[in-house]
Amino acid sequence: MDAELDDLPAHHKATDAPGKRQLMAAALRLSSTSRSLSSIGLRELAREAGLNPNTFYRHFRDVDDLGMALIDDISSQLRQPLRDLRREAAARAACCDLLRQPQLFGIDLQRGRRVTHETVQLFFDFVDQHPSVFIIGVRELHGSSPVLRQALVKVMDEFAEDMAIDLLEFNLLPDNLDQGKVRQISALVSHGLFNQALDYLAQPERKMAIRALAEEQIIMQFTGA
Amino acid sequence: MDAELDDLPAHHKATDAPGKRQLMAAALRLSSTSRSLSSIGLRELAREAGLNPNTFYRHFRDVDDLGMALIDDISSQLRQPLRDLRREAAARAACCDLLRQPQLFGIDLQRGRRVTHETVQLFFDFVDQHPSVFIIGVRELHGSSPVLRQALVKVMDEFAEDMAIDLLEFNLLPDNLDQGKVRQISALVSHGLFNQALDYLAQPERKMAIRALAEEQIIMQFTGA
DNA sequence: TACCAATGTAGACGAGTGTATACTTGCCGG
DNA sequence: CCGGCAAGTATACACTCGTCTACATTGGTA
Repeated sequence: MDAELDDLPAHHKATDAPGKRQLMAAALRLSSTSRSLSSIGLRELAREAGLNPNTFYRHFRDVDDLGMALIDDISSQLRQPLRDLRREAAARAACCDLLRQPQLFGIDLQRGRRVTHETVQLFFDFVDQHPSVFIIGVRELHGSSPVLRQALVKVMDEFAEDMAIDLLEFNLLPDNLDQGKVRQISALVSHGLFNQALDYLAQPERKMAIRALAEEQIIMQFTGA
Repeated sequence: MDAELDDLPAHHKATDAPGKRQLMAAALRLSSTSRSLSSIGLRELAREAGLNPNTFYRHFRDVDDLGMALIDDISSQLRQPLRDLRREAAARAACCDLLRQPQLFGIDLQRGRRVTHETVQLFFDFVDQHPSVFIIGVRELHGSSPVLRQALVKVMDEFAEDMAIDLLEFNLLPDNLDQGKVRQISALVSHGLFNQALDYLAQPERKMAIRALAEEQIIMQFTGA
């Protein structure tokens, strides 16, 4: 299959049939405003998508199958972009202080603070641009379908692993930390970020406050109380 | 209503009708093994409880109403017992080192470590004894019903507040921490504990590992990396 | 041209659902 | 003893659901 027209604006793979895309979009729409994925029926889904109920069967075996497709989609939407953003932020912060380095504890604390600030801002900008993706993601991460749960745990682990690699590469942590610890704290930080994304979307009037709080918490997780 | 026979073995209030208790128990049973509360129907519930579908209406307005009743129940099951356990653990750890105090950073680090160890052990013992309560609690905390979500957030905040008060009272933290910080870190720790309770129940073969990991994470959250 | 696979549609079946109305049963105060 | 009230039951209606079988429309390809 010579894939020559991948330049579509949508988030979905070009190879997908229009009906499949419509169904996935409808699932996102429905589950972000009301219920969990597993509680949405085929018919309701098809109705929202403006399609015949049976069209669902052409593309998915059951609701979990659609969920997996959605998660794959979500993952490819989030992982690389977020990573690019973070690396960009880290590089930007790195170039500015090649000379003056307070080095309080054997590590540049000021630089870490700036990197987390930029990362957090970019992350929540991203959340603002993909609200339903985060809503459904966090929901199903603690949801009732073991299949989706496991898949989302994997996604988050990848996210944390990317973060750990970047942390090591950019020397943002003291050297006496073994790789396991770094991975562990990365998982903690990313868990916290994703959970706060839910509050962030649920209370738009506190957006700025939540951003600041998230930043503070991350720094606290690194430096301790 | 002279309540003279509160010595019933169940977790439910003595004033509740048997049908009401059966329905709540059935909801716990159903939602812990499969779906989220909101996806359980009245009839399914009544069937599980061995009751007529319409009996539901005698006691609850809708499923959210039952959810609230369940949460009240859960809260009273968890809050005071957990608090008592923690205070007991703290007191036990305190009495043993009134004399020798390393006082590494202006605070007794060894004592904090012991208290968290005991607390974590007691917490997971508690999880083992009330599995479905934690499953449904964490599920609905990130679930789709705003009412239940909010109620559970309040429960967890109370839990975190209790913890913060105890932390201050037992002088387990340095004095230069304002009360806001203490509350914040308590919220972080309790969130982490509850989330790990889910993994703990989902993977019985890793129980010991998860206990150790939780302990490690809490200490890390206090001392930093 | 004729085939074929992929996609989407139409209608129908039985089972399950929420809810309304009406009925039975046990209990407690007067 | 009786009347009322709470708890639980029985039946029924309209609706949605998942799934099945059959049919229509495409676009490419032999």
